[in-house]
Amino acid sequence: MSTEDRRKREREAREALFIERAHERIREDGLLGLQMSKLAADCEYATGTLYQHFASREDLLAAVAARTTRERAARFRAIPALDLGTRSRMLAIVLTDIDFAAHNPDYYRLTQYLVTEVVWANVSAPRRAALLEAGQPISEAVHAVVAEARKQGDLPPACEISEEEMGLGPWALNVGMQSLANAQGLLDAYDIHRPYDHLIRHFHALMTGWRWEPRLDPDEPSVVRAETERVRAVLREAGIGDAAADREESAAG
Amino acid sequence: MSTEDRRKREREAREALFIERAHERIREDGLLGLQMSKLAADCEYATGTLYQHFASREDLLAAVAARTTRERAARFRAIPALDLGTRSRMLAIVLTDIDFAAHNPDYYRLTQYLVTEVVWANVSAPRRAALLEAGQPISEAVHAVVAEARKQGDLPPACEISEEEMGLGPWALNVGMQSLANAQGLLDAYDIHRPYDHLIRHFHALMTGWRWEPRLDPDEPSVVRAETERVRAVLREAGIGDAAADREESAAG
DNA sequence: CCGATTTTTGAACCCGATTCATATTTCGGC
DNA sequence: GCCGAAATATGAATCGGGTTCAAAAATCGG
Repeated sequence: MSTEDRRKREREAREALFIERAHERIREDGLLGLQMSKLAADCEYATGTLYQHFASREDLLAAVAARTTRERAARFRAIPALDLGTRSRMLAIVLTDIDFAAHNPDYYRLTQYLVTEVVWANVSAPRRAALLEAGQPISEAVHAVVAEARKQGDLPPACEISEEEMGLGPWALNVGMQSLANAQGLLDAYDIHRPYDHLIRHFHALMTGWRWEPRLDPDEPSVVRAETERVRAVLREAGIGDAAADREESAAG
Repeated sequence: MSTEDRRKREREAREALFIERAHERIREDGLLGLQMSKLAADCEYATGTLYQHFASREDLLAAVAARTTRERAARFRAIPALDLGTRSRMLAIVLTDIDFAAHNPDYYRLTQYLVTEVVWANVSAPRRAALLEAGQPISEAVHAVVAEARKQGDLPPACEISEEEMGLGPWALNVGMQSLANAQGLLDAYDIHRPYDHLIRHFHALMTGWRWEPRLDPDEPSVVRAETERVRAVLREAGIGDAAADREESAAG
């Protein structure tokens, strides 16, 4: 039945419209600037229609986050195949995430808000699943890089730790630093600046601690900086990261 | 003027009562279970009176968080003086935090919710300052341990990184792992269990990466476990951590 | 004890998420 | 093309809880 198909397509298009506009609103006016009735009016639909797509405001937020997570995750897909040593590829993953966060400050705040139990409790099960699934490619990229590092002998062979558990370290370091960096006034109070530079150094310490070859000392700033630049160049070359994102944006706009 | 003194004391006692009851409410019914008018009624005051102490609901939450942060921070005070190597003292800090988080699951969720920009924006400046100040002793403990490690030669000498910046690594690792561990269903989706065991291993990797002596390989589970137990025993002995907290609790109750 | 000042009170207000009775559109059968 | 049934869209009304503020009560200095 073709009619049914069209209906479904239209419904999806409408949902995409809602999500897109909601994201704009959040970008422009912050999370508080997003009001259900206003959003519906913006899209020229009634409030009730919005609720046929999203069980609640939080559900809508989760949908926005899932969409952006998919964009974010897409950036990681090509990293395992990059022409770099395994350790540098791991760094590439961290740098890609830093760049994404820097360009999408609202995304980070949104996910942080979402996983708050108060908010998460009002997200419908399918949306939760969708959000988790959206991040899958990232985990796969990490898994692939760790697995290859083991195969190539860059990492000591299996030591009761799975690929995912190995990736958990940089992941937590990343998330934690983003958290601290985003907490208004927190790091300033401790006279810490440029948190992402420190993230990179601590990342190298972590990798070196796991004996991931070739080792690189976190306390040689010039070496760290050179490696960062080298990997960033490869990322740019591969069309991953800022440049690529900007290009897409202007193409879409 | 003695009357004035009494007034001030009474006012502080009332504020403490509000904060205490609010905390109970949050513990029992979650953040959503806290309603301003209900809380006021619980304490046998009018709603308006509550607002003479707290500018908003968020402000009250910040006050609750500050109070608990003071409790938490107190646990770290004695750590720099513990009879342990500097690296083990650093581990003691991490373990103390893990234990605190395990015993106060609502505290972690609360702070995570608080630093969300939406929420943080509604916290009054004095409360923000108070919350930041409450955490100061933790940073001081870290600073002290790092400084002594340098002095004793357990850590390579100054390498353009301050004590605070050095402590930022484990701090971010901690915060990030707590974040991930608290996100309902997230780690399960990646088949990762016992996140705090991994936190400890990655912590050792991080320290070893910074060449903090005596080095300890993160991939020798039995060594890691033995060290954890050794440090936990010293903490217990010093009355820091779970045992101490439980004792205080039963004494107070 | 009195009027002025401060503090407390809690019902009313406000705002925005959510609902649901009603209106509209779509659809299959004639 | 037309009709009634089913699905869908509408947006005004509802609801809930944070916040306010005019009135009442308590405190104070004289």
